[in-house]
Amino acid sequence: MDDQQRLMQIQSNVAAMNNSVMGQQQGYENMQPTAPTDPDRKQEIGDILQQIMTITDQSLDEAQARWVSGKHTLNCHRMKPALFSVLCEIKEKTVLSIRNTQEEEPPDPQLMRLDNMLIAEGVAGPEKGGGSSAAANATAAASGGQPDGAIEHSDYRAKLAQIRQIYHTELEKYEQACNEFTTHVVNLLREQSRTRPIAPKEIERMVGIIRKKFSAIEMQLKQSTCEAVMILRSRFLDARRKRRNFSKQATEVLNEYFYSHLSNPYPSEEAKEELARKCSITVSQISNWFGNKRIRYKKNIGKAQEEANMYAAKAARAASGPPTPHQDPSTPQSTGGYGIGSSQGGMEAGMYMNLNGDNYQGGDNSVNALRHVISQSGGYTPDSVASSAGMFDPHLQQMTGYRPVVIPPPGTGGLDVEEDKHEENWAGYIPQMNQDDEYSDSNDEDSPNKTK
DNA sequence: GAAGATGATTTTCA
DNA sequence: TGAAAATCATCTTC
Repeated sequence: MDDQQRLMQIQSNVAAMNNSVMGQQQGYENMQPTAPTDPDRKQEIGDILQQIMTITDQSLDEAQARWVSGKHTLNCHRMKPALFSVLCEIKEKTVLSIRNTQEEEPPDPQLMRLDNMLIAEGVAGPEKGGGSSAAANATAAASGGQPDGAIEHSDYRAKLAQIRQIYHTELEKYEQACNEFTTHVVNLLREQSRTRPIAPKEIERMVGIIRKKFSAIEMQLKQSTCEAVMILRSRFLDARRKRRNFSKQATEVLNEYFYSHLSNPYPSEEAKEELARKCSITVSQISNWFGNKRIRYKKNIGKAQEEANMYAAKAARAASGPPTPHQDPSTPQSTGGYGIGSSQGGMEAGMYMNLNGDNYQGGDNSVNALRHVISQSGGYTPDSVASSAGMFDPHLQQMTGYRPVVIPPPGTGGLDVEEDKHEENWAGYIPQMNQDDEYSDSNDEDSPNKTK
């Protein structure tokens, strides 16, 4: 469609509109000093339209320049009130559809999720110790409450703080831009309301649209921030998996406890704490270690027996006094450090002392002590874990007065160790001595040392 | 680099 | 909820 045709179409539309305007114009007639005749009016409208067409062909800058200069002329034009009235009428009709679209939308669940996550991670919301509380929580969870892995911790905190800062800077920028743009648009609309009917509701709606657009951008920012936090978190948690073996000393301490409590290797919370303190590891690591140890002990009882012998021998050596030149100086001298003063451990630690003090006179030689323990245990026969630790020798009992842990057959009740819910479960794996055989030799083949 | 050891995590169960 | 069992992932040793 060329300009000429467009012009003709507009003219015919305006002519039709004009007829309706004429009816309303009666009210304005007093404002018009002279009512122009029909041909004159048509000519005038034609001129206006011609001007409009010219404007449409202009660049924005040109149009604006003309607009500024011509605004006053337009406002003072005698046709303005009539045209304004028509526009008001049209507006009235269209505003209905606007109202329909102005329904309040419920908050976006996705946005709520993101907000909640950012608050939980300490990125959004009030600053909780520099956004480090989440980091602290994560670290505490990772380390079982011990402040180990401090490097990772501070790294995590630093990175999280960085994310938080970027997030807030960007958010501030977006909010500022949003406010500036909204103000600009509102001013523009108010300005335009002088030449076309703009209801306050419409301005509100426009503001709403702008805010919605900006909140979509904000959502992207929140999403990116969440992703960054998740990546940081996963890296941090992955690093947690990088384990380190416990120190030799810690392993010694744990093994000593385990084999000296073989009848019930379930340390109480207090004992765990004590062990944790001694080994410089966490309570949960202690729990892990004992869980693994029990399982692996059951699975490989043969090796466990050797280990039990070894620790029994060590205990014997330690109890027999300071190392002689023949003794291995590297061997730790600790025995049942936890037990002394505690119910089970004290008894069993005492047992080692009795074993050496009473039954092994002059036995300050480690090799002899070891031989003695092994001989007491009846060697490394697979069925004699009890003896392997030198713990259940009836002759020893007689001589020392020490009464070893006796696990009665299920149902007979009574244990020397603290009764607990594990005894039945573990009983099948611990060195057992039938009470009828109390004074029989530990390497007696009838000895019902039960292994799985 | 393979194999075994070992600490941590996950799943299952009582 | 804690422990057993299975499994994973890393470390250590050869």
